[in-house]
Amino acid sequence: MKVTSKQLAELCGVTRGTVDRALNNRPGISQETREKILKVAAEHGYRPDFLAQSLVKGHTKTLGVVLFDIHNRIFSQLFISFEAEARRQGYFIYLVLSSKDQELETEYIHSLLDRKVDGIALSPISMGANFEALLAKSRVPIITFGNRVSSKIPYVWIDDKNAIKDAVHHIAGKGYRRIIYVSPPLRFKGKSNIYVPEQRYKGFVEACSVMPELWHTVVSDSDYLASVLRLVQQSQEKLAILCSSDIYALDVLRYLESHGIRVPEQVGIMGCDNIDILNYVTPHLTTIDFQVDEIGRRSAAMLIDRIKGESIPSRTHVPYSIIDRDSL
Amino acid sequence: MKVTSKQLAELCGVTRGTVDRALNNRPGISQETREKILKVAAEHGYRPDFLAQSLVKGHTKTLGVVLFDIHNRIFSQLFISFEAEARRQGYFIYLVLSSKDQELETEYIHSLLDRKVDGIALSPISMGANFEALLAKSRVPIITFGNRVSSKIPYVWIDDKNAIKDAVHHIAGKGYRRIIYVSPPLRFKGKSNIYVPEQRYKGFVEACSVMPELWHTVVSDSDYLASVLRLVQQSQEKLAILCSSDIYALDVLRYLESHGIRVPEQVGIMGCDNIDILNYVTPHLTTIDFQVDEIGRRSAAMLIDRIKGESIPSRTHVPYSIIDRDSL
DNA sequence: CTGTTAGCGCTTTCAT
DNA sequence: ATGAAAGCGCTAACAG
Repeated sequence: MKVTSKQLAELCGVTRGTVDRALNNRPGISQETREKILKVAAEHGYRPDFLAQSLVKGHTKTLGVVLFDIHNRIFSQLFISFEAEARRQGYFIYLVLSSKDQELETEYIHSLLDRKVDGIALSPISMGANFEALLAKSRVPIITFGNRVSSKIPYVWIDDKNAIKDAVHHIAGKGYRRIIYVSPPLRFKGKSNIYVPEQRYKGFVEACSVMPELWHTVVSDSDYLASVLRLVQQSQEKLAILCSSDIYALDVLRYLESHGIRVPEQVGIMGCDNIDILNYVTPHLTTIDFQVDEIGRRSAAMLIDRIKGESIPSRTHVPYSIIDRDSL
Repeated sequence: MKVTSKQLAELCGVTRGTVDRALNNRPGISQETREKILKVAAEHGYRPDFLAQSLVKGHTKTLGVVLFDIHNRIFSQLFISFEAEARRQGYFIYLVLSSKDQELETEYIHSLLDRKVDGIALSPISMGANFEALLAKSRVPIITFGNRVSSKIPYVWIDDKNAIKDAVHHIAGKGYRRIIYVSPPLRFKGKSNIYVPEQRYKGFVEACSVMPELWHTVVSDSDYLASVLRLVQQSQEKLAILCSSDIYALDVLRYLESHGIRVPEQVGIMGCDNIDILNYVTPHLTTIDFQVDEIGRRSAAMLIDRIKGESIPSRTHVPYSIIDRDSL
């Protein structure tokens, strides 16, 4: 079945150059021979060899996507819209999962480069000078989301700091005067890329700093569930618990409820991300929604624009909004 | 930075053949020249061009994965283990999403073939003679999961029919004498590939056929929530609702509860798939768990075995088990 | 041991 | 309008 352009040439009694002109309808060929070649090609189900084409053309119409986490629904949702946009523009995607392993991430990036991808979209777990150097010398356009690397590498996400700030104000606006912020450990700072959790943390701290009447504390140890419970039990006044992500919020929610504490009657909880499983959880969690589809679509579109030689902004913020539901 | 083997040859004053021998440490070269070439290669950060290699070797170390649905957690979980196994064996993956669009599915398969993937793993939404012919003439190994195409195409999944049979017996064993089965519409039979829902449905029917004392009915209309509610309200006796998937079960659960019906006090619900979000839902849903990681891992492993020329079974069933929790 | 040659399948420039 | 030839970067068969 598989027939090459060379064979087509023989079949038609012409040369491969002519076949090429017909196939990619380029000038310099008579209507007659063109039609004949096209006909023979169709009869034999000719399909060009993509590898050979790529080798000579110097591009592969392929994007590499490196994700550190796909268990997190955010990233699978993001991938769906990314893939759709890429396909619309004729690109295929190598999807690789770094699983938060920095060595693996680096290895994957090298392999993608070996495979001559036209661009890379990346939720990085690495950071620092070495990593930046690796990306810089890669010579292909790169875009990031879910963690920022540096101002040199375009980044598409939400404004996490302001989102959390808004959340704090939202909570204060509800009358709460005591607030706990639950965050992943930040001690990996400098070792691993934790840009997003850091920004969110900063947002919390900054918001609180302008509201001295608001008592606040941060929980980020590995045994955070027990810590939160203790704080809740010891508090004289009703607490609000703001979590840096819905996953944390859900875990806290479950844990507190299993210890007989009712939400939102005895304590308020708020998450961030608006992951789709919230629909199935009661009480409905108050959270921050951001258009993750939009992040996927735009990062694909911008990466491709960059590949085409256009320049793209170093930072793109997608809108977010607070979804006020029943847990606060 | 990018240096080719030809350039290395010049730099070392040898020919590309020799460079090749050094790089792929093959016999027929002196230790001395080998070391020299390797050293120069390292200094210049030489990396072989994967496209060129693929073109000449005739394989790409790439697998195509076609998924019709990645919103369903099952498939993202499956992908994670598939990708891990593939990577372990040096394969990269093109991930494409058909979104249950048959034309798109076909187009994607063609493109993957053009790109010379070594094998394809597929959760098919198409079926029938034309589709089988397409797969047959593709000339690359194919494996399926999440819907079966035919006995010619290896299939890795659970034994859905027996799983649902077991579920029915489990429910009967709990003392229920009335049971509703909630299924997606089966009217697309013949048009679209609905192998799995069909098998599950058959399992339900077969199980009930040997238990005449068990009153049963099937709900599969588009307004199934209202239908289920009506049945529940009209029933004199406590009903069990068996759903063909956890997603349905969750929707039914929410809907009934929003209409003041308590689970499991007034009605029992059971799902299937054990998707990970069940951890966050109360009451804890009784369901059927199957090792989806194992499906991912084994389908990758088997596909690669097949690529290597080994023969693989036409059907592989992965274990399942009933998870008895609080909703029944 | 090393060099030479041919070729994977396609595109592209330069003649004719 | 068509043919001839070179080349993308690598591998492989055959000489020497």
